[in-house]
Amino acid sequence: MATHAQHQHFPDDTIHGHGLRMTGQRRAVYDVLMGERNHPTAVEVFTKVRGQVPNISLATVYNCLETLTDCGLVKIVTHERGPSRYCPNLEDHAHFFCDTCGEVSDLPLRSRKRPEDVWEVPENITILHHHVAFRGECPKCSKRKNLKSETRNPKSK
Amino acid sequence: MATHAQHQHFPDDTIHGHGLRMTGQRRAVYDVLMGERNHPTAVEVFTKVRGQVPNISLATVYNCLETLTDCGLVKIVTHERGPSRYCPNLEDHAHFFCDTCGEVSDLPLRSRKRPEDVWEVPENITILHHHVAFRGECPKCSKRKNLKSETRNPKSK
DNA sequence: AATTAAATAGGAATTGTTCTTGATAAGGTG
DNA sequence: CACCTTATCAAGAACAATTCCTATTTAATT
Repeated sequence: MATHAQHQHFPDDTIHGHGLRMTGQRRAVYDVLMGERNHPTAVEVFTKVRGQVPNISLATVYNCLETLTDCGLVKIVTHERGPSRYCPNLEDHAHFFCDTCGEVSDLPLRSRKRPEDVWEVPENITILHHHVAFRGECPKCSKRKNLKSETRNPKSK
Repeated sequence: MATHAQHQHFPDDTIHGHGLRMTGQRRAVYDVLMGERNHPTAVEVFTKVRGQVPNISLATVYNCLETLTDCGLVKIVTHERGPSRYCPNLEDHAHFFCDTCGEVSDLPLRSRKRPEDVWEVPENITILHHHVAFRGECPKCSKRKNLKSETRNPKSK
């Protein structure tokens, strides 16, 4: 059985397995993603990675992100018309986007559940991938909002 | 109970309800969407609607589509980094994208099922919206592929 | 060290969408 | 109807995110 990227602890090997090289730029980009799992955009990765590789170009960051996704080390996350974000969590999961603060977080799949259990998928359709996103308000933001309305308007408890 | 756009059979009233006018351009755009429910892109709507309103501009098509979505008559559908598509189906549903032919189709929600039953959503998160997409191969394409490989290469290498 | 292929930086080009502006059309009012 | 007010429109410029191009650099292999 082939080595699944899902359990690949050595990204170098994965990249070599694809006939490519683990360069300084690629490692730096990968490390930024692994370091803070904030689902950064390419530009955010770019500014962050400049701390390690001061004259890396944005195009190279895009290239590295593409290489890493092609090798299965990273997943690309799109949401409405916003910029793409990148995620090193290879488990099957959905994303939650907070409308208020913009934070993106992972929601794991419940065990033994499949999206096909919720949506009516004709049997003769071959599903290779699913993409699930929720939008709303994160706990931090709803708490903050409640506090605000309490101080301003103590009646609404 | 307020009139839900979901059951609005008179788009004019919905638009008027938002303090806006049902113009020729808006009607033409809406009719194109209602006519062929192919999830067209703005450009596809544009070329189609030119049959009715020959000198409508692309910007106006974008404006009309935005107005219709704001009024809740149409939903915007995004998929990976492709152009936005537009959908007049107001029922809660997911989308299936065929990787081979690019066709987009609707997958209805099974009754009494909620996406939150499949993904672990912390209780203190407020969910306002979900967006679900499947990617794979549609029946037509997998059939076509099977026929081809049978005639050309009975024993696939 | 020489050879070959892969990867990079920098900038130009492309794509899909939004913004700006002056002109036009529609709805209401006297 | 004539007028006023506001919404809407067409056309093109501007914009943001991404991809493409090319000359140069780097790395692996001989």
